Amino acid sequence: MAVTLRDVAQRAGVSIKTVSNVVHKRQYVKDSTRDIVQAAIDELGYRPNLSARSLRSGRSGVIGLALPEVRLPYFAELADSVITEAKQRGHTVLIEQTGAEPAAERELLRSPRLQLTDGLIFSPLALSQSDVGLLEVDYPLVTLGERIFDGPCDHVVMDNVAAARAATEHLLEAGCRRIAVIGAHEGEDQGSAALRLRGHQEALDAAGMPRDDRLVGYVGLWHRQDGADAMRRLLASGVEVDGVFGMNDTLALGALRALQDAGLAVPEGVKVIGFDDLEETRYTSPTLSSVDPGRMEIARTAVRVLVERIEERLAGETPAPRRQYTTSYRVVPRESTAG
Amino acid sequence: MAVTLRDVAQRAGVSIKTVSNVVHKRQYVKDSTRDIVQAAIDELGYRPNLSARSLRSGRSGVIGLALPEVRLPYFAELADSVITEAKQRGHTVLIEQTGAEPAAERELLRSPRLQLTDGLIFSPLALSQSDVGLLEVDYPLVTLGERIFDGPCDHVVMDNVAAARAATEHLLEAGCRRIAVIGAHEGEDQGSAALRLRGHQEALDAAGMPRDDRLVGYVGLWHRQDGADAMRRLLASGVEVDGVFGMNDTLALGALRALQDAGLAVPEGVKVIGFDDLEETRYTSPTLSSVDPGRMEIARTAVRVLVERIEERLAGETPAPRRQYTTSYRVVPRESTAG
DNA sequence: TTGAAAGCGCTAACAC
DNA sequence: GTGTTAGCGCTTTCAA
Repeated sequence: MAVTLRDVAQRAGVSIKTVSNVVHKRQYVKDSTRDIVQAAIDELGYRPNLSARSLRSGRSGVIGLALPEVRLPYFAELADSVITEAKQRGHTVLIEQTGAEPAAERELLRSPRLQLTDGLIFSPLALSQSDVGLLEVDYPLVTLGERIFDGPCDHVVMDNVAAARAATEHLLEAGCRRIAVIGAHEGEDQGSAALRLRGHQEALDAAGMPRDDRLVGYVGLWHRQDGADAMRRLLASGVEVDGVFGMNDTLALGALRALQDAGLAVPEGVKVIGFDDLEETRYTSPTLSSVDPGRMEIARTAVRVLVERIEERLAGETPAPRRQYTTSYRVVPRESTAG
Repeated sequence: MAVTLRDVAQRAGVSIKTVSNVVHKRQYVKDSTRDIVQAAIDELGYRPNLSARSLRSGRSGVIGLALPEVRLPYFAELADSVITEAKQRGHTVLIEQTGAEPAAERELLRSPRLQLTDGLIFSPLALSQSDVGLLEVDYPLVTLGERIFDGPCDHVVMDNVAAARAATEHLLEAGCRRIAVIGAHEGEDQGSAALRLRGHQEALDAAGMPRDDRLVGYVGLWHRQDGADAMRRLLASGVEVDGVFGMNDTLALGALRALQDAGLAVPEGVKVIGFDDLEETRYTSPTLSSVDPGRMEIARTAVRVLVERIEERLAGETPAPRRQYTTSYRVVPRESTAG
């Protein structure tokens, strides 16, 4: 049924090797031979069997991308960037969702499902520093984010502390004095939540402002609902608020909604800034100030580094030392912190 | 380097076949043998080579999902549902982005990149009925959406005309008399835009309301910016509007923003309804009424049908006739059409 | 410049 | 219950 190299060779009256040479556009094929073979390929509609090629050559042209959930806008935009960048480099992307489940994240790394993948870009959300040993795998791996540092693999990360600090500084400059922060994780001292909280507090400290635990909104996840709920609890507690730093845009948008429901005007009464610079922040009402985490740069770096590792491995070279790549960020002021 | 069945067999002192039987949890293996083999598997850290399995068995356990862009919220949510459903059935998902480019969509179907995929779920946005011949492929294929009907493959679709009609009826019931529709494609008589426009017009006709072309907002794409731009043009033209049907939620949210910028109150002055029931419609201000297109049902049906086709094919059965599956929709009233 | 042939790791007849 | 073995389609030495 499927057309194989052999069929093409037979049709063209040449050997398998010659057909293979033509398919791979290698030199050392006489033009006349190439034409004949190409004609046979077209007539028969030959398409290479990638499983066979992959078995033989040890590379499939597929890279894995493991993330919590694609429907979360940040990860959707990240996945888009990774897919686009991978395509650029001749790779396709297979997506694994972990649902931010610790067990799923741990199993993922040993999953046979990744076996036809040349390498993995992994954005953990539940693993912690103590799981660093799990990252010791026998395939190229690039991790993203703030869960694990100094692992045995390349790592692409942004400076969360500095970026969060910049967000809170932006609110301070806009005149806020009672700044709530939404998205903290109770009792956690690592991961994005802890780092962004630290940046927030550094900004307060530097400005000589008191830290007030009543202004810290703790949440379980970073979805819209969590942001709205945390904001409502804060408002219900009666604490005074004139600025809100949402640790990501969905939290900030949930909080924004809760503020408006409570009859508070944004930005007149309360100013709000988020984090991620999602496309939708440009269209909400008011538009949402945010921190652009350099998503494109993260995706581009991760894919580039992974592909380099894949090629290094295939060439049998001694692996270069693992590196950490820090990408840049940028505060994007919009209406929600204006005036 | 990589541990193979042979290595495990050697270590356990049995044959390759027995190891294979254990791996596949087949019967006819003595418990004691199974234990020895399992121990060898664990010790050596054996993981099956999926390329080899795939080459041999003709199935990779991977299904392709081709869509315009995952960063568009509707497709992000669809991808999430497809991945979740596929995982349920033991498959992983490889994503191809077409960018809604006609050339990319056409090439995709013949792309060798799909070769290590067992089948494809394809959501075209640029193909049209005249491309129906391209859908004649030699692998299992399920198409989604409104671009092509009566193709040579299974097709999952919702009743766009009825759903759009329901949306406009909802506005009429809320008292709207001058209803704009945002998202039409100039000169197109097929695809979602044309079908939803027809549903909208049917609702007007049934209510004895005039069709007014000045109330039709034409756009290029269905992004937020397009919705905002179209709404601004409509308002600038001076035409009176008291209701807006956005052909999808992002268009509607863009339009919402433009209305608010123009000082019009929603829902008091103008009521707005979208289409897709994105998660974010529950958190915007005001929350956005929408039409739930049964995304989960679409994903579930598409994956189920595709997997059935894959198995049918593997079993060498005569293919059952191709079918069209129509999923259900539901109007979801929220604040933007209240009152 | 082209051909012959080995073998990547696995599955599934078919033997025993 | 378990072992032997022939390929799946391809890449790649090695020879010619």
